[in-house]
Amino acid sequence: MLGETTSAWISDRRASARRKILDAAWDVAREQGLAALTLREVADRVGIKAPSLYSHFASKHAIYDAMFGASWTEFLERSRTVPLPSSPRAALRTIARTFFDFATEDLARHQLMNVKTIPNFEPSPQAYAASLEAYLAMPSYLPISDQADIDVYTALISGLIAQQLANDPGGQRWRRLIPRVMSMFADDLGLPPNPQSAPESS
Amino acid sequence: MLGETTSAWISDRRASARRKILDAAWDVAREQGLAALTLREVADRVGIKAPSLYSHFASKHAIYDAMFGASWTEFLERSRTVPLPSSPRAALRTIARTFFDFATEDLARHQLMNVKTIPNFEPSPQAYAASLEAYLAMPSYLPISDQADIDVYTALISGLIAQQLANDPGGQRWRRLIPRVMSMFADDLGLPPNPQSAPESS
DNA sequence: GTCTATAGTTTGATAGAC
DNA sequence: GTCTATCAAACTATAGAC
Repeated sequence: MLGETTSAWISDRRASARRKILDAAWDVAREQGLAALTLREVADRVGIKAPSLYSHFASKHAIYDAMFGASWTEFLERSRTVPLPSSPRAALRTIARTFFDFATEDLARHQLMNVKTIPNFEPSPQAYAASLEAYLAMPSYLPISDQADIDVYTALISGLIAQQLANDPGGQRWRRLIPRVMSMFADDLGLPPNPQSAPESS
Repeated sequence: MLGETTSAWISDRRASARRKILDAAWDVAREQGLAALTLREVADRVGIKAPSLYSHFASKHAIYDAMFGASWTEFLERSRTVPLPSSPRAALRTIARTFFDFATEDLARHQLMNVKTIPNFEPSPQAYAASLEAYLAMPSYLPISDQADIDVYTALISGLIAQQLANDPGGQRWRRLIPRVMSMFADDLGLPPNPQSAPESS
């Protein structure tokens, strides 16, 4: 029994050390760009020397991999947290905003999750599984099920995100277009119009 | 007179050498990723030694800069070349396909043009001017002029592009959705429906 | 304009003491 | 698990001969 408790402590300490390293890595990636991340810089921020990182991660790519997996897991958690409006049209809007806000919050994370920025980086099967799970869970939130409809929906959202990040980072120029674009899409789907068209907040 | 001819020759040779270097740089960027480009690799492919590149470009960033400018210039040229259908709905589709095909043709080029992938790379004023010119020229092709309408349009297209590149590179899955998405947008704009709804080719 | 030689960094990663 | 020491390699860029 004592043994189990001790090893639980050890696991906690290890997990906590890993978390500190990953937090530092995120800071560097956000400040200097995802591709500019170096082990020395990360180690400096944690307060250890670069070689000590290898007690926690097998390689630099393993750090990227953990960041990739954590991003998708966090995204999945947030998706589950958001309360879904019962109106289909409102649901489209709410989910779109959830995606949008998550992506535009953090450019470095977005690049790691979605764009092939790092040469030779491929997520491990486990990390990739997290991204797949998030993708497969999506239809269950949506008032649509056709693959083509889903493809249109994801394209609409990722387009708003891409333009916001590229041309008005930190602003609201494309975020404000979400209701219009979603209403356009709802019309295309043939969803019934809203009983009362009072614009909602956020 | 002879002098002028000679200097014209020299300019030609210089321009041709620059072009060879840039072609090699594109090859490397496409094969190994934009961020993986190195001067040695470029020089090897041109058949010269790395330091000789400095006779043609002041730095590695100057090569990126020339690539950036050339991409936008090429894009602008192609935009001008495309014959515009007189029907507004067809024009929306045609221009969307032009953007889409240009972007999905070449991931490395797309990353350089649109996403901040290279740490510390900022285009020079001249190179940036080319991108600005392309952006400002766009509305003149379109049957729309409101800024919000243009923002929606660019978001629709860049979303289709982003999804195609990320989830079906080399495929047609999102390209096939262009007519549907553009029709959706045309309805939203209140454009008159097509007299005959025969689907067009390409 | 191209070369050789090399400076001057920076990088990811390993070995081995403690 | 962290350290020091160091490797081996890669990189951009410069100097100077030809």
